Amino acid sequence: MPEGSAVALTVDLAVFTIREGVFSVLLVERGVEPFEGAWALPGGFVEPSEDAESAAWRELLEETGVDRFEGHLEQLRTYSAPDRDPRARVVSVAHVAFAPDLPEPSAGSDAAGARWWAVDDLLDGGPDAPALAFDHAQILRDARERIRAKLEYTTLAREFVAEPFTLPELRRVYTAVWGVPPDLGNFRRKVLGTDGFVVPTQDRGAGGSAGRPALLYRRGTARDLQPPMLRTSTPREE
Amino acid sequence: MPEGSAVALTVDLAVFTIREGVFSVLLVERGVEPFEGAWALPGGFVEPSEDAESAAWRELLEETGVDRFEGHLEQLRTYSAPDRDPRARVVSVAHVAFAPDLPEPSAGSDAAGARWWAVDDLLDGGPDAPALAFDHAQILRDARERIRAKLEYTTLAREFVAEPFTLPELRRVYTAVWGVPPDLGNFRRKVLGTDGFVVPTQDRGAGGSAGRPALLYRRGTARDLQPPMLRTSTPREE
DNA sequence: ACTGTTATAGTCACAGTGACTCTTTGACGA
DNA sequence: TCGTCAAAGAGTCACTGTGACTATAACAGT
Repeated sequence: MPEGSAVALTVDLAVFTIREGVFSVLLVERGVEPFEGAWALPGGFVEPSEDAESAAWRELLEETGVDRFEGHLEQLRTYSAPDRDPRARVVSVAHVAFAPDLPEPSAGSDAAGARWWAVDDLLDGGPDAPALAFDHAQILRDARERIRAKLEYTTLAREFVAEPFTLPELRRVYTAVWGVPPDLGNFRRKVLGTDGFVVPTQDRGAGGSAGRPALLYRRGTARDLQPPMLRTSTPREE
Repeated sequence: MPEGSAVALTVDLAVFTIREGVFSVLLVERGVEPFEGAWALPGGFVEPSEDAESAAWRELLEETGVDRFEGHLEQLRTYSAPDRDPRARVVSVAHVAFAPDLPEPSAGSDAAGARWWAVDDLLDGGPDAPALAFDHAQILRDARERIRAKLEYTTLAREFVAEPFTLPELRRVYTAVWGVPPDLGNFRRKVLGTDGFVVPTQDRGAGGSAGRPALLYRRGTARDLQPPMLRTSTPREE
């Protein structure tokens, strides 16, 4: 095997959740060089005995306490620019993960801190948005685009809400990720009209907030939305 | 950097073209262990100075003579199972490439031979279909699925035909990849009705075959097909 | 009981498709 | 030179699903 092709292999994770209606991503504050003190996506080295996906699940567990049976994780793409890490040749297999109700994170071993950030603030230059370490801004951008697109043609939005959930809760996922709310009536028609998107339960949600309590649903088994649910061009006021 | 995370990094390519109406992929016959004598996707090690995509372009050039300004190449996904290579830890960033009219290949340095294979025969168990080395059957399956899907919602089919081309030629791309021809009239309506899919020229094709010569077109700039062009459920006889 | 708020139901015009049929145009052979 | 064949190209029609709405029902709090 040629020496020249030896690289260090890492995984990076863009872990998303929706916190109080805001599409959020988990970042850690780096406690070691390079980029010490900068914010970055969580990640780590792939061990000899595991593949990239296993490593991603392990890191996810370590960083957030999410075990592998909740939420969703998939490979995004691999970033391999020779100079993406100033120390050495490090190739990273980026993953996208998300789950409902992720807890407030605690800093891991190499991290000085960890917290949730509003994705759109980070990427579109919000007031306190820090620059991200390495090529993580690009990874995060790609990850957001992947999720936005997948909401359109899959039932992935379900993975952002805890069971049982109401349709308004599910709708808030689209609102948070897209930045615009889908039309209320059309959204209901689409979700309820797609076999296997959601499964109704007998119960209604507790009336914590004002107004009529919504029915509760569980996740169905359908994975594709055909035809897709598109972002409305002219959103109704929310 | 932990020693345990050092891996050898390769790229593998699923290079597609359409030869005489058949959706085809390039395989090489391995001339070295492991899997000596078996057929495999072309690929090779990523050099220290290049990223995975550059390595893929380089391999593509070496294997097929296609230079980087023709055709299309994109990353598929990364395969990293610890035991995917019996010798050592080898992680492969798989790519999908395709171009019109690729030449008959010649065997590279590590290959005993190289030739085009009908993709569907290979994957769906055609009579002379060999088993593929490593996890290349899985990679090829994923690559075919990626292309089939992308034909539906992008204008990627254009990259399979040389300019200038006729609409029937373009339609044959869909026929070859999907295995079923899209309806002739609806296909024309969709392609011509999508701004920037194709650009008409003044010429008509030479009437080599019987029938009315078709108009010639060039590629437009549109990249997405919205709504997508779906595979017809009940195909008309060809 | 009233009022505000939110869920749920229904309506209607329209775009785009799927499955067709019909017409045109050129090549080739008699 | 004139038919005939084959394939390109044009047009049709019913139907599905959407986008943008309006109207009604159900609960919470005062």
